[in-house]
Amino acid sequence: MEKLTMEKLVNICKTYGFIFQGSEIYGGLANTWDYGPLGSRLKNNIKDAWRKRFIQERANAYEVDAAILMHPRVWEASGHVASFSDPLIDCKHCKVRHRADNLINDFDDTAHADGMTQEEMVSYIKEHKVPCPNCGKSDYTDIRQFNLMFETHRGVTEDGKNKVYLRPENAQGEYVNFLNVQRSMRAKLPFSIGQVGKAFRNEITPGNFTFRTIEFEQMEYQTFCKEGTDTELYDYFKEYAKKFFMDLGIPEEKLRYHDHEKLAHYAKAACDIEYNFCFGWGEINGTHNRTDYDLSRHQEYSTVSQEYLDPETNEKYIPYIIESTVGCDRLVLAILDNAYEEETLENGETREVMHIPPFLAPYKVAVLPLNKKYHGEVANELYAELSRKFTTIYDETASIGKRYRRQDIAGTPFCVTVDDETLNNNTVTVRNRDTMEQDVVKLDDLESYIRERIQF
RNA sequence: GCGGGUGUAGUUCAAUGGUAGAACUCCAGCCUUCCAAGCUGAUAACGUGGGUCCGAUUCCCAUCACCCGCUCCA
Repeated sequence: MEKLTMEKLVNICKTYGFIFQGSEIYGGLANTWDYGPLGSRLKNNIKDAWRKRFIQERANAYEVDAAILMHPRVWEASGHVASFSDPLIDCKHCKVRHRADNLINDFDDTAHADGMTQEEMVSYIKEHKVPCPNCGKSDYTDIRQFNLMFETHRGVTEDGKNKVYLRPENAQGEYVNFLNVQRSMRAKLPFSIGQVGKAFRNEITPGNFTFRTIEFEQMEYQTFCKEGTDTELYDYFKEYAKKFFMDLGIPEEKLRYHDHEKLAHYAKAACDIEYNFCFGWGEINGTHNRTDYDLSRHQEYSTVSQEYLDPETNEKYIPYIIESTVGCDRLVLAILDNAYEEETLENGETREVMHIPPFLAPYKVAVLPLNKKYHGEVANELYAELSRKFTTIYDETASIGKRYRRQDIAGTPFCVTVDDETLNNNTVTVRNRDTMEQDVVKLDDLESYIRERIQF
């Protein structure tokens, strides 16, 4: 079997309607992608699967859908305003980029670059002829602020006072609603708030198809707990997320844990789950122990108490938070990467097939008249009927074998073929995408036949 | 953002300083009663903007996008 390349996957995604390049007719916009008819259904099915495992099937778990635009102070409290914008400076000689503050601190750790303005840093570097760690010269560009948060303005005037940010992570939407959810749902610790939604980061980085984009969707899950129970929950969610991926058909050998050594400003512990993409290992989930950092900061910045009154002990405390975030677009990519197979058949021919788990498949069933002249009318009626139950597609063009192959690469698990037996005996032939085997099924039993095979 | 490479139908590839040819795909028709059959026909492209030139898809510049490597990545 030929190895899957990213180029090939991009091609398949475009050809069959999974994913298109963003703004393609204008030459594209870097690192944006549009989900097509198949891709958007796949993505929605993945989100639904996540909701089932993380919200529906777990006690004390609630979903929110918070605004993308939040009060600017949220991002000061979260630390993003401070740590998401780096003063960057390029060495003109060797073209290596540095962070200006690090450059100064490494040169003289008593200089306190953190307290300097941009201009002060520039003049300090010039005065002291701070050498480039790479080439030793001291010839730099000006400092450029690189803010990873997208900015926009509310109101009709564009001035600093009206600046708002597109959220760079969803988590703050869960945190600022911690007490709202707790009160309205009468929730007791530990409980969880989940959210599926988009986040935005103004990164210059190119990134392996949809793996790294400037606009991306996250499936976030924050569990609020008492300090002391956090470590156990952290370990629990590492396994829970991995189990989730395996339930989506990803084999265990394609998954691994990757513990973080360099921790984010909020985290006590962090661990990724990585999937072995065709381009290498890449993060699809992150589990973080965020301690009481976020809620403490919000309490400080908003001056609204974020304490929880424990009804069992009458203690008041700010909960710890265990975060388990799944990158939605990355998971879609992993599912596609894992599903693709170029299979060699017994007769020596090859077929391309997407072994997408049936419950995630964009179309559950395709209705195909064996011959459109004789079976087209009945097939159309069956299509209309099945459409009310499942995502269904109809195809009467070209030979039956070709139509099976089309559904193979689209990931449709079941092809229902209307033939003479349908007209005479009310049975259809159901062809299975993965096994290529055929079952003869009574029309009356068709719905339950399909339904029991697409369970999650 | 830096260095290198690449931009021609939906895809994969040709050719050319005088506006482009094919295969596959797709669509229509004929044929065909279960795994990419065949025949006929049709649609469809020089990434964008400048410049040089009588004339640019071809040469030059810029830009945008993609690929590889760096950089970055809470």
